[in-house]
Amino acid sequence: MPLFEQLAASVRFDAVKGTIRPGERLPAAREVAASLDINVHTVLRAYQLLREEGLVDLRRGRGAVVTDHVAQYGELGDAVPLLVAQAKEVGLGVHALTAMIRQEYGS
Amino acid sequence: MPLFEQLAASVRFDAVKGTIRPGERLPAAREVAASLDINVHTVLRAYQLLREEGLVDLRRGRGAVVTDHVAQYGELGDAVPLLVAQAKEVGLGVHALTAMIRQEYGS
DNA sequence: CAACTTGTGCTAATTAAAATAGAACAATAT
DNA sequence: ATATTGTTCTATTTTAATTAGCACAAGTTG
Repeated sequence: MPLFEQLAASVRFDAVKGTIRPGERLPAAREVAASLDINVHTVLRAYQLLREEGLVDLRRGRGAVVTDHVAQYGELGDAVPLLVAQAKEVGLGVHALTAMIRQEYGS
Repeated sequence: MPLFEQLAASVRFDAVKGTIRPGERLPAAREVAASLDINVHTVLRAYQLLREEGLVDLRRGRGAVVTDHVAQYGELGDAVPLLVAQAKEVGLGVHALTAMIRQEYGS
């Protein structure tokens, strides 16, 4: 799993858990990059990914602000862990499940 | 999505649909490679992925034989499309959802 | 037994994506 | 004004995927 996707996933995870709320600001890209010792562009790429999904609003000088869209992520807060639990029970691997979902999405 | 993952995903999709059954044999790697005009190693890599998941039994001379494990895949035949439908409703993108699942798996 | 099929293992070359690096710039905030 | 923060650009390095070809081992088939 690419680094920039991991970063985005981490933010989504917080969104589902309700840790981050609309209006809240994510730490500046340069800040995140410094603390994790990775490149700024990698962080920005993750942020731009989240913007494309409508999860954050990205502006110069202000940073990455969480949108109202987060609430919708919370609605999946139950369904996702449920499916994952079911998959684990069956012994289905992570990317076996994710691949199935990608397949379902396309059809 | 990598080619070898697409191949594996396609087989899993058939497994969930019930198109392939235990004991059945997947077409030989060289055969698949020729018909899709891709490299044999790519197909083999997909097959080995499926073996790690316990979906197929891989042996020289015989080929890739589907195991009894397939039945368990069928149990997810309902849950997966359900979650995907819900995600689509909310406007959640494909890899936003898959990333969330990966995150859930890890925790 | 012999011939054929099929996955396994190996090395190597090519291609594509990701990550890093550094700089200049534009919009926003303070 | 000054500092902050995302945007854009080019370039390089690193990593993963794909292709390629070959020899080999374990099965199947006649």
